[in-house]
Amino acid sequence: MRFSRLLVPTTKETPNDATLASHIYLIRGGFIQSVGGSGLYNFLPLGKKVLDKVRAVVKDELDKAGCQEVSLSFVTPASLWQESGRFEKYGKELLRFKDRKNNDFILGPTHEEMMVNLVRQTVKSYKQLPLNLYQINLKFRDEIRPRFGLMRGREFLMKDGYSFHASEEDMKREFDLMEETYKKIFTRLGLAFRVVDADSGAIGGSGSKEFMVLADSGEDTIVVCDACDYGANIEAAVCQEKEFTTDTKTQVITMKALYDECISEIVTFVLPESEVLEEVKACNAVKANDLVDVESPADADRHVIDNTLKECTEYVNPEYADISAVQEGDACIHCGAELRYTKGIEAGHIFQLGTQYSEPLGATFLDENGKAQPMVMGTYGIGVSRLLAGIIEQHHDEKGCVWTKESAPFDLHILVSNIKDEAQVALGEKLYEQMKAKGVDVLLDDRKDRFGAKMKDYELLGIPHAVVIGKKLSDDLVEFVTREGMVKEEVSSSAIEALLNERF
RNA sequence: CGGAGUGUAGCGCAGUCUGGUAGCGCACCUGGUUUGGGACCAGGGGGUCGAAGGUUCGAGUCCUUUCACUCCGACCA
Repeated sequence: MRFSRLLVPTTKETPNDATLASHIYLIRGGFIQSVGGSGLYNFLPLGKKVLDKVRAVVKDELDKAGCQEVSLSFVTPASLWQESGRFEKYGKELLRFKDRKNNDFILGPTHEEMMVNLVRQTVKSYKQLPLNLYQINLKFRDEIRPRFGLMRGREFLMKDGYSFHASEEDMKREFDLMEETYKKIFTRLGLAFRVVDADSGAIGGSGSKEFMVLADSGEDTIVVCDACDYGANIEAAVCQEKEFTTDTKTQVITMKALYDECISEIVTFVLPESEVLEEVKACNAVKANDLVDVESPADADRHVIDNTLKECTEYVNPEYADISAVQEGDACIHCGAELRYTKGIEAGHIFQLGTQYSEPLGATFLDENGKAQPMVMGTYGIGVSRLLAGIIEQHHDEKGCVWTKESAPFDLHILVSNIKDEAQVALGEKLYEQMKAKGVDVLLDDRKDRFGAKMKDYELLGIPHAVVIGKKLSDDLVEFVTREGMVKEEVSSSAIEALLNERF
């Protein structure tokens, strides 16, 4: 591709709402364009190329693991969601609308219902199981507050996979296979990540794990052990039991628990004064949809006491649960070493769903005895567009993007310094044609601009390697540049061909 | 939804207090010079000032209503 023909609107100025490196550089580098704010983005040619490359890695590894790609209708009849009970339950993030015949529809925020519907219509026998189907398609979640560019858009590209099994054991086998497959994907993309235990949230199910791209800008706090591989989202983290006595000072936190159909109750949570209430755990302990602060003091309907206070008996009908957050320095549940906090970007999440969707939606198969059984399911997601942001969060410097090999928009960038210098142009064109012939995806900067402007754009775009053909060509020298660290090697014009042939 | 703020050219902003011909930087177009670190000179195009209503001889500016977006909390790949 010739730079002069490529639509890459790079800018010097940072958009005023961008604070994260990934947001700033993806906009400034002309990869994406905001659509009237509000978490919607257009992918320009370069952004689309990166997205496709990331997507290709995801697809390649999944296909190798035996998964099959499908594409489900993005507009979904509400009736399916009414069947599963999520039409009412999902909340305002679900975009609902009507068609001309006044039928209800939604834009899919996740596709359990759709995939179960597909499978229940086509799979009838245990002989057809197991099955792992996925798609890499748009999702829409009407987020309360979209922000951080691609990190939390309302419309985003997600890989969502669903597996169907005749038994719990087989589903667990697939779950482990997906964990390994996801590790391969994240590794190929050049990401530093950690697999952590997680809360299952709105999707439901048990035994879920999150794939956290490690970055200080991450929105999730994760608890990790440096001595072993234990890691967990703070929402689900556990540690070795701490000793408290009846003398322990306690704190009482009163909250309102919200349930379906506008039902609520007042709950008091009691935990040692030294501990911190973990709201997700607390919410799970009372099986509520949400916990909110109470405006005025009220008598509690229930009392939930932290497990560490089993001795405490001053309440009637106490319920015990783990409701305190693991703190830094607590002992690892596996090895006893000190735990610490770090920040992560949730880029993947895998769930053991069981029969949570197959039962209400009637997805059954006939077993060896001809008896109908609900399919046992797993579900597996990767935020593909979020991965782009994750890659840049981990791979950038003060000058711009530093794409990893498998995510880069081009393999090689050839920069001709002065387009009026015939010798420079001739060498640039020659190398460009040679590399293209080899199947290398190469970008030739053939623009009329000055050297500085072209170099700034190279640094901003962050293609892994560049050949800079400049005024030293009169001494038969060109530069081979490695974007990471901006390492420059001077080589002769004949040696550059050998070098490129060796590298690509 | 709670709190704070902003809407003026593609982007970033000034002008609003104190009403009087719509401005600056970047980007864009034309011509020329320049070509190793985001060049320079000259000329040029681009706006229903978020929307609606009101006050006024006159509204970007004052009043009312409304919409959108951004930032801080709960949700999520």
